Amino acid sequence: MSATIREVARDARVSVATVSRVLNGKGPVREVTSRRVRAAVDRLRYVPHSGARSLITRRTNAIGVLLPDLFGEFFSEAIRGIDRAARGAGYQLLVSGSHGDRAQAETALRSMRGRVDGLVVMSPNVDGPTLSANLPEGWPVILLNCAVDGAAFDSINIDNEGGATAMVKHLAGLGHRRIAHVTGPADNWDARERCRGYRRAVLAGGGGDARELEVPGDFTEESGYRAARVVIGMRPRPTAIFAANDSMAIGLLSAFQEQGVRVPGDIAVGGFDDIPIARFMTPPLSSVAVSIADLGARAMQRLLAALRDGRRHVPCHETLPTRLVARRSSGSRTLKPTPSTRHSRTRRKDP
Amino acid sequence: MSATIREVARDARVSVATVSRVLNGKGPVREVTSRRVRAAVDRLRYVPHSGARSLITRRTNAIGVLLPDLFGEFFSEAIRGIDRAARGAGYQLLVSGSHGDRAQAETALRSMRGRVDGLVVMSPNVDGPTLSANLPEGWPVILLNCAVDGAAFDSINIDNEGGATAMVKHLAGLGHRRIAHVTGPADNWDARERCRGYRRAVLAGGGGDARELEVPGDFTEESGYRAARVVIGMRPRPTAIFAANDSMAIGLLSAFQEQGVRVPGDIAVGGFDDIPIARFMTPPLSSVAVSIADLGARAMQRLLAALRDGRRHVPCHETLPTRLVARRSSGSRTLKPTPSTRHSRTRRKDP
DNA sequence: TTACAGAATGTAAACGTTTACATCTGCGAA
DNA sequence: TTCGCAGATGTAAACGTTTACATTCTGTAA
Repeated sequence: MSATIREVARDARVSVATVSRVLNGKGPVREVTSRRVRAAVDRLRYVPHSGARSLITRRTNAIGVLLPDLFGEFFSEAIRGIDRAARGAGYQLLVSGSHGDRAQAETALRSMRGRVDGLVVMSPNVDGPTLSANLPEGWPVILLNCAVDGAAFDSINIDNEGGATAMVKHLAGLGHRRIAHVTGPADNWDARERCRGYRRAVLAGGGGDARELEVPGDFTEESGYRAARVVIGMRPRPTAIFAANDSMAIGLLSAFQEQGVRVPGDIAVGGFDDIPIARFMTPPLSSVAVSIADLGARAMQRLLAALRDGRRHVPCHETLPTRLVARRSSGSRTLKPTPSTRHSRTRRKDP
Repeated sequence: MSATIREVARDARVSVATVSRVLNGKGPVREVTSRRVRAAVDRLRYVPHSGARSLITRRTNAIGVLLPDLFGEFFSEAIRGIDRAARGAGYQLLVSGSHGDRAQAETALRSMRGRVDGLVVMSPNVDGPTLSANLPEGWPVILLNCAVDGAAFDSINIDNEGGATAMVKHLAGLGHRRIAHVTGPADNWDARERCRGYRRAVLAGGGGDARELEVPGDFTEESGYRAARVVIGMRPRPTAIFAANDSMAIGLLSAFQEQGVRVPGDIAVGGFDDIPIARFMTPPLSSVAVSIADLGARAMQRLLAALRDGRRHVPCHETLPTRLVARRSSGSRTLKPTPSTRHSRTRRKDP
């Protein structure tokens, strides 16, 4: 079927070693020979067999990417960043998504072993011990937003807690005293961290124990929609809500609109993630911006660096800052931001 | 470093052939031997070297996935569907995203050759001839929403034209005579098909040449926002707009809200894609639903079938239907759909 | 001329699997 | 007992690369 290096060698009247040297650009080869080899390669449409290559070089030039079952912008943005960084370094991506539970993640992890040179793992809903038990200690892994602490692995996290704190303080700064919180799923690391930030900020503001103002959600618009009814029924009614992500905040806005509750007049709303659609809501949604693509790209860079360092690499931990984006839904007094001031991203091809 | 089949064989006091037989489940092996081998495998944490394996079996158990530079729900949904189907069959996914231009797509295609058993290609903004020139004719490929016709390759498309026609007819059925259209990028296949559907429906409804009512967009909310101003300035002003995707429709809603134009009272709005957020807009957005995940899963199933059939496979073409979802933004008289009636998807983990 | 250095090229041994084929067991039938 | 057969296991030859080492060139200095 496909041509081998031997046939190329014969066609170019050289040895296989020379063909290999030309292809890998190492070792001295005369210009004229090199040209002849390249011509043969083109003529025969030769492509090196990656298996054979990795068999002897002990490298696959592939990176495994393990992502959870997340929807929407988050997934694509993360992949985008990772892909960009990987491609630049000549690595390919072996992707495995949708790992709701532990067993699936384990299976995926196992099947990747031996196929990849390193691993990017994002697994916010798998607990730390399980994770580290299944991770091949000793080879390059970087953890994204995982509930693993300790120095065993490289990791990068978003500053969920800090972002949440900032949002709550922003609301408090606008005069709100009773600030409710719609939480994310209990088994999700990001959600827990954001909740912790909320509690800390409320406590710091003298709000006392805020547990009674927490409404459970699961990151869906739907759950935000339902949470709105709960909040409306609270006595005394909160004057502000911080939702653990934008999807739920959008659900809130939808429900409030239906119920005739005015935002931010009757109740102020803040979200988290600053998804692109946030600024196009009515009213535009205040949120906490995090650059997922950058998170992914950064992770891949760190992984590649670890790959280069080999055994001399020392794992380290990094936290990416967030940025508060105040818009009308929180009743911010800032100028109404016009859509044309959108920050970094300009093109969106989303048929 | 990692154990080899030979060490496992030694540890279990059998030959490498027996180990291989146990691992692949082919050939007769006594139960007691099999157990001993499996114990050794576990003890040594043996994982077969995929390169060596694919070297001799001539199969990689990996499928290449080539996706364009698309953002948002679309990308994640497509991958999700593909991943689900692939995993079930024991295949892994070599993903390459973000291919704005032709050169990048070519590079990605080349680097995948030899690493995968088959290819899923979604490339709405690469022209047909270029694509087919770079595709390895003769081995399993399936095209998603590509501008390639002819019988050379398997393909699956969304019924963009039919969906667009349905939306325009829906609007016309509500009494609208001047229906504007915000188009997608000119180089995008989906966008062109949707535009064609718009024109056909307008023509069929006796609307004459509708070119003057077409406003260029690029699938971003931003471009929808800008298009709104153009439409507002038209004389006589259209009473309805069909945006080529939901993102732009959301941009329209945002702009109209700001300008005090009421939807659907002053102007009716329809989108395309039915992204999850559509029903949570104010007013809830009418749209054309397409199941991207199903599209991806279906594509992978077809590819796997082709893989099984081998050389006896005959390429075929398939078009997936769309479904009109009428909500308040078009002024539909249907009951206000409550969020709890969301169709298939229930869970969304989108931190 | 010869000797030699270094550049260019060739040879062949890995790498870790799978699998056709050979061999070695028992065991029942002749 | 001998033979044949089938089931269980072992042996060794591929598969297509890379690369250490050996060999052959080419040009220059003695």
